Amino acid sequence: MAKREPPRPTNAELEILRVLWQRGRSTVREIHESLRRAEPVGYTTVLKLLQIMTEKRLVTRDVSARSHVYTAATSQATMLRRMISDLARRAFGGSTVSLVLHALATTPVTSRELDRIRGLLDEKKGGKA
Amino acid sequence: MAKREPPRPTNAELEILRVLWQRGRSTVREIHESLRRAEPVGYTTVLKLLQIMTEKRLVTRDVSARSHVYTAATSQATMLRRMISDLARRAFGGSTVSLVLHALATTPVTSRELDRIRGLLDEKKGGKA
DNA sequence: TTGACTGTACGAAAGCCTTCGTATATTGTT
DNA sequence: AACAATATACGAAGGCTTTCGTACAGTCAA
Repeated sequence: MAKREPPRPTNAELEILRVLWQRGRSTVREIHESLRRAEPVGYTTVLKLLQIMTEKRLVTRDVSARSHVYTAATSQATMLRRMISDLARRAFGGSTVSLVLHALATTPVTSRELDRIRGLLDEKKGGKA
Repeated sequence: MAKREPPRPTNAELEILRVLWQRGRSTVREIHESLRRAEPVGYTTVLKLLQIMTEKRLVTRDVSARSHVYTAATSQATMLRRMISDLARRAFGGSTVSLVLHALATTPVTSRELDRIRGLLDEKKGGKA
């Protein structure tokens, strides 16, 4: 019934997803040109990755034109949530909230950032279940 | 001069690190027995991983006894901080704080957890630079 | 001393990730 | 029509991760 959710993206896949999240629907050529990496990567490498990502359902592909058009199958927010929860589980068997606490506890945070976080917390309190 | 910091641990390595963080100094046998995985893993697999992790400087090894004794080279808190910052950079080129905001924004959080986070923020405000 | 037990070392297989080269088809220009 | 440019498909190499089998050394009890 329910569609299987796609696997966590690998590093190279993540770089492509970032381009798609930023640009929206893109062709291989557009993605290839947007990818400015320390180590440049060949056109067919990007193509191959996109073919694999299509199989894994990380992206969807519109084949109606000669140049296929790719779209990220999962929104950036959803994928981030998934990856964070994945990290929390793998790294210490904990919840996302625990991970947030760990991260905050040992990271320098400016007052401005503190305020932003507080603001977010207040919103959540308002809308909580 | 400065020691190179060890690389991010792979999945199997992370499972071993979690045992070491929990138990402290341990022999291969102790680690092997503590690792209760869905798929059980052989003794020599754990041994081999620890040898590799020693090379990578993820663990240190005390060879003075016949059964070598291993210790995590990096504290859990430090490693978590590293992995979180790594994820933030890889997944959206952002800071740890941005990642925290993303995570909080889309994750259900209980009132009790909200209070814990607020408490932590207050402490940070007190001790901030 | 001999044999069972427990330990480390290490080679190698299997699988995945990433990369690219090459084959082939389509489009557009002269 | 012929050629250059541009597209997809795909095989395969090289590297890393994970797994285990096997070899070999030290320990201990009978």
